Amino acid sequence: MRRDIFQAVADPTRRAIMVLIAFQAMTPNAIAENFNTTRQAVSKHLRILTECELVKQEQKGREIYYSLEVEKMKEIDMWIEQFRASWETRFNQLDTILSKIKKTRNE
Amino acid sequence: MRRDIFQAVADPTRRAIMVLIAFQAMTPNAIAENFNTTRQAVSKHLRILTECELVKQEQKGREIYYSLEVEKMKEIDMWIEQFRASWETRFNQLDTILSKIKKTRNE
DNA sequence: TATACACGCAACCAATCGGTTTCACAAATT
DNA sequence: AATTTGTGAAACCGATTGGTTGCGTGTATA
Repeated sequence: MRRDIFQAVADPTRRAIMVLIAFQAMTPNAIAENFNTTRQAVSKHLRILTECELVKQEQKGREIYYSLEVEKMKEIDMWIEQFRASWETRFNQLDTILSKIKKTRNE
Repeated sequence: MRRDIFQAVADPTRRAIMVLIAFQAMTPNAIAENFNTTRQAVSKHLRILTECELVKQEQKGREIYYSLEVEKMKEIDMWIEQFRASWETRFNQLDTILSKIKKTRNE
């Protein structure tokens, strides 16, 4: 029972669900209509997403509305953050190299 | 044989390897010394990372140096990007609510 | 009250995963 | 030339995964 955000996001169906409920809460049945799987399969995905707090539930009568907990996504963003500086630096280095080449050509 | 960036990043050992070789290229043996697994296990992780182009190899004699392909990380960043606007908006909404509460208290 | 609906949960299943062990091969060292 | 070293690849194994089917429960509707 691994409840890790990265593991949760690894599945393409779960990513699609996340996008789907990002801007409007939806019931499991409504979500399932968008995929070629059963409601139970979607329900399982929702359970995983709920357990790692990427999704929140809201009961309304006999229906349960699921919506994305966008804040939680920051945790992924934070992990990538440590590399962002690196790839921006690389760009700068490339710029430096390119301008040096240009300079050499013009000499 | 699923070669998906998100699936590659899902494994904690692979994430650790990525951090390890982000700033300096390393051989499989050297990488393996940092974990409680065999070189072969690390080698398997490196294969997966290589296949989805998160890592590049450089042969030097009988040694192979692996290093992170930081540029590829942007693909994950791009997926998160679609939610970033949303969570920033939420913050703004929260700010608005908080300042309203503050205002009410002061009245 | 009986029926239909929305849902979660448990049992089961084939496929995949992360790991180990064993092997083969090429490059360095003796 | 023989040995050691660094490596990838294949065979195998138990655990996990994503999926299905069948069930029980609570809420709406007839």
